[in-house]
Amino acid sequence: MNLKELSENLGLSQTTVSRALNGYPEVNEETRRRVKKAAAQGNYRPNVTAMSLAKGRAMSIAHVVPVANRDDVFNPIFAEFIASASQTYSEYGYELMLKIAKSEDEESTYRSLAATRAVDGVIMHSPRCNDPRLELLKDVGLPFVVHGRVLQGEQYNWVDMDNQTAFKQATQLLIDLGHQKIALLNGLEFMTFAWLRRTGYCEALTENNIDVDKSIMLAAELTESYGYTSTTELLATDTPPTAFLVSSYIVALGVRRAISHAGLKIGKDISVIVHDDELSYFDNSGIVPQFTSTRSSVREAGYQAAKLLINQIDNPTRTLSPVMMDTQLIIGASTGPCIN
Amino acid sequence: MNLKELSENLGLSQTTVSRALNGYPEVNEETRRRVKKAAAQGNYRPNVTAMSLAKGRAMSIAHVVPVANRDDVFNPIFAEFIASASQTYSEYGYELMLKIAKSEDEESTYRSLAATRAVDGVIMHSPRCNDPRLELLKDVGLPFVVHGRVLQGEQYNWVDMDNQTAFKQATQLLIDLGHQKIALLNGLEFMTFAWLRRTGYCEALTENNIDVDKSIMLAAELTESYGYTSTTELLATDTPPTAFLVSSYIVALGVRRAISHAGLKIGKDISVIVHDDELSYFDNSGIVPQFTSTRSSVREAGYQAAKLLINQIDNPTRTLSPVMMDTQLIIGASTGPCIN
DNA sequence: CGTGAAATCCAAAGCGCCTTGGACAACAAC
DNA sequence: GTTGTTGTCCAAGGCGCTTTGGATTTCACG
Repeated sequence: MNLKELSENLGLSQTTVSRALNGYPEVNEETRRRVKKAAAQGNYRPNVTAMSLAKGRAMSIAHVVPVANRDDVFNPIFAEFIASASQTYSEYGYELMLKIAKSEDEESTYRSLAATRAVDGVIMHSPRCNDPRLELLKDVGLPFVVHGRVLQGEQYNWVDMDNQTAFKQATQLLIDLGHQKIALLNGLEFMTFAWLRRTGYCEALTENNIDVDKSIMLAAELTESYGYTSTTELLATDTPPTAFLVSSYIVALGVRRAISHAGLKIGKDISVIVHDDELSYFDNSGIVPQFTSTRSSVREAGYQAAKLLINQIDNPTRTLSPVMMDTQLIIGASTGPCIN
Repeated sequence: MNLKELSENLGLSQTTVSRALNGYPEVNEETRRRVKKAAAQGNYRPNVTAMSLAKGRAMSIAHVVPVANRDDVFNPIFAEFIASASQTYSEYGYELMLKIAKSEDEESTYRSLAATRAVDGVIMHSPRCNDPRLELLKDVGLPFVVHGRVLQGEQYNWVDMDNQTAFKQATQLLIDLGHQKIALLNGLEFMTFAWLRRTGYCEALTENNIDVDKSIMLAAELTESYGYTSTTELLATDTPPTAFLVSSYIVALGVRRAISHAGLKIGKDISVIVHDDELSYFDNSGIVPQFTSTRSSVREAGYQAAKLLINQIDNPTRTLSPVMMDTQLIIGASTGPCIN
């Protein structure tokens, strides 16, 4: 059932039927009722492709997630962010298109998305400190929002948390508890979030006259075994760290495993602070959460990013309103005074 | 730059330009070269919406993931499955549309997808034992593939692993190790995968004349805290289980935490077997993996499902070729003889 | 009763592509 | 020289919807 058939059945023009269904005023209310009824009965739904073509809007938004290769880690943080964004798009009549692009293909992916008019906007994931994609996206003229930030470059819309302050505060907390040797298990530091976290960590150390010790600052892809392996190694050194600051909950699970393996008690022998994105399947809530954490909801971020992008699309006048998510430092059971 | 402009620039008809670019034979090779060159220089890319409308194909596939409510757990297994499928679609020129639908909205989501011709096919997630969506999907006439299986109903294409055999074997392994009291931490058992796992588990027990004890068979959403809480409770009973069979790696992390908290050693005091989907950020490989596991790659499943669906779309003659993924029982460090 | 405004409705022209049904020229075969 | 055949190309008609620019009727008002 298409518009033509429906209008023929009703003895009306396509114009009138279209207007009736889309709420335009120049149609008699009685007629509108008739049309709506017939549409419902005939199970008529406009063909979205035709609608898109006519309106010049794809009604679709792409999330482009870079990966190193086909079997690369698909960051579960993104999954939750994207799931949340998806639900938001639905509420506003947009669809979410998911593109996983090998880094080498990413430029052509963006260009193609723009040139083929496949989407009305994109969300860029995994921004780097100095990211060429920023320039690229402005170049191709596609509305976009960055999940995170780029350090250099012009103005653009982004949704991010204050990574630097969060990790500075977390480090300060550990220092206040008497810890001097604090390991940092970070993500890859060409990515902005990791770079900023490192910066915050270093700032706190420096302000407290603690030497920055590169041998206990690690950076890698955020996996459980990274947490386990690196913690095990660090704990085996002559003067092991008494505290760990960890960039991801998943990594922290590995840290906890290593601590436990070493026969130590987390929160007692070794303190751990983790960044908690509030992933739905890792519950770190309660009056005394398992982990002391810097906490910021990635679902909320997904929601905010989606809304921001839709706004930008619907209202293309150069409005910049980046969103800084609030982040909390939550005391849990994984930290305690330094016992050395 | 659109087809019209490009053809005007070249002094050719749209027909010829279109044919030249799409590899049709009725165009002079010299002309084709000219056209391709001009297209490349002018950065011409056909508008996908127009193309879809003309060809009657959306070139897009939806993944519909049901959730209970907005903040429901977004199963990370699905994330990896979908990521893998997405890459496969790209290779075949399809796009992936992600739809997260509250259960109550799911029917209308499917109907809408079909009626608006938004996609050429769908992947259905989280099948239940007796699932009305199967009927629905046949009804709306959209090509589809199920990620998992439905127990009742007609023929359809699916990609699944042999949950029943896998869990039967795993249970048998534990029994062979001397365990008699084996707890099952399962997913919600109205879902087929969980039901079949339970069935396999029960089968093994029965065949070995071990009573099925419902007090140690749990079913819930697969979160870390579910693993922790239930294990802690079970271990605190008078005659605690000596082994745990666990439906998800994430739950197993909670189980491990509980065991460790109780001052016990995993693989020594308590045996654990987990189903391992080979999530990219949980490494359970190596000669002696951390966990003994039933292993099956969810990425591979995503790949297979995508290919199967594309085949079905491109070749709509009623071809059924469901895929049973192979599953291995891998011995790791989390199991050992019963010491009671 | 004439007139302008308001209320309703429609024909037709896009949106940008693909595809059908020729047209035309060049060439070979009879 | 006529008739096919082959190679190249084009005009025009969709795909299914939105939107522009009227046309027609109704009605209030002077």
